[in-house]
Amino acid sequence: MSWRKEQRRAERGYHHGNLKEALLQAALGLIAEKGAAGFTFADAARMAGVSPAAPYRHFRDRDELLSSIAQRGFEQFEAVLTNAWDDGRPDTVTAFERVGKAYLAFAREEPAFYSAMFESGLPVDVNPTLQAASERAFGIIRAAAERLAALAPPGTPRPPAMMMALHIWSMSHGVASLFARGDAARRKLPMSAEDLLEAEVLIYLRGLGFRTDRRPSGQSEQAEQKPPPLPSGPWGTPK
Amino acid sequence: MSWRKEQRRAERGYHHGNLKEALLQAALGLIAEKGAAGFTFADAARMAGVSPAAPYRHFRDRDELLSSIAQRGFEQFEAVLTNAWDDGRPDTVTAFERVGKAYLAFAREEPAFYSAMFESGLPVDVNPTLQAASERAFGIIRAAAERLAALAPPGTPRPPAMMMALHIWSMSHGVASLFARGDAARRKLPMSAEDLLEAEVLIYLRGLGFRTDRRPSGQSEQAEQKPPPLPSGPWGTPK
DNA sequence: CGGCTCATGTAAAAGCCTTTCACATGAGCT
DNA sequence: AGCTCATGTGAAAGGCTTTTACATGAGCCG
Repeated sequence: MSWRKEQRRAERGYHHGNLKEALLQAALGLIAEKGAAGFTFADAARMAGVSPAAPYRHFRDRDELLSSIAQRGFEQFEAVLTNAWDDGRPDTVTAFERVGKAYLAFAREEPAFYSAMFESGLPVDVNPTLQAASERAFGIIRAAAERLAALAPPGTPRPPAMMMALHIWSMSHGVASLFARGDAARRKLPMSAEDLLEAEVLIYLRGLGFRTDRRPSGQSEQAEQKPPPLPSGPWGTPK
Repeated sequence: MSWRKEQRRAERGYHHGNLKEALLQAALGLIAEKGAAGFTFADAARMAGVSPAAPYRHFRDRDELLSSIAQRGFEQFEAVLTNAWDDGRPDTVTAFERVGKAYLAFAREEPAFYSAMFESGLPVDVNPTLQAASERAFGIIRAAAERLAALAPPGTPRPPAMMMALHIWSMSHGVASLFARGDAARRKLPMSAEDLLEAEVLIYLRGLGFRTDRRPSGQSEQAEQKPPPLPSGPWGTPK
């Protein structure tokens, strides 16, 4: 039925048919492979089977393509974090942990997006659309922190949610940058980046007075508000 | 006396006299200004007043120059951290905090070095010299963590020093990358990157059972081992 | 001093990239 | 069928990187 049409597209007449998308995909592959710095406009064009000038019909310049990718990246990132947060189910702390893991997973599984978003040196603050997308993604972390802050143990000063969010963000970002990307991932560690981050967040939450041992499902969220637990490590028992 | 000689150098005979150093300095300036990605071998040569081919007498290629800068950067970084740590004086927690601050200060005050070290995408693990320098710098954090771990409150499982070091590193790096560099620094925050990191580390240490209020000088280090304090925030009193 | 030699520069050229501009094509609409 | 405009092409200008053959002169030696 339509294979005819698709076929013609594939055999590329004078017009490509879907060059913009093809360029984005090509760029994603190239960035994943050679990093945001190594990626080349001309390479993407070649990969899409068009002349080096063709991409300029769809992107003002190389940076705009990069921005488009970062944009999509932030959108996917937001989606991934939203999923991981799952509105705080089954319990706030568990969901919070899952968000941290999702951060790492994204860095690992979408190196091209991650690169464009955080390692390409694009001035995010200069592009309002991009900045908005970035802020929406951070918004998930912030919302999660908000919920967590609301559960702060009674009798203790309530930690500012914004601060918690920034702390969690910096931990996740730090671990991702240092231990889950590029050659840094090859650094030999005593534990996986995931476990490292999990322990870090748990210790941090304990520092805020949260009890961080998971409560059996079915128990009420109130149970999370009991007084701080006896100190016992989230890093397993020392040998 | 010697201005004559210097003058001759400046007036550039056929030979530059100190091109290698001049190139490193030029590169440092360029990287600080335009980022590691924007820096150009040719630009550095121009700035030093030599032909574009001259730098190849001193560096195999652009990457080797970048590596040299990263190398120096790690060395300075190590020195800065060593100073900040000051062998744990006047007390371990205070000194520990100072190391975190030094991390941020370095990111801010030496953007070119920081860029070359962490944002240039150089494969650190491929250059043994560079890797060694990087590990020496991290060694300072690790040594500090070691000392801190040894002071862990009795009765609690002792946290692995290596893990603590990695945690502190990731926090510092995360805050530095997100909030103390480039346009990220322009993000409007409820507090300075320094305060953010300080609070983060203090909460973390409290999560490990440390009492994090500073003890008056003169008191013995043993005092740090008292049972965990009543929860009271390192972020000031909520309004 | 006269000459040698080698490190250090230069010029030129090849190859690649970016970006622009005039021109070609053909998809979709009338 | 004919028009028109979005989308591609080719060619060219201007940079950067890296290599190669050649030039210079600083330091050393007799």
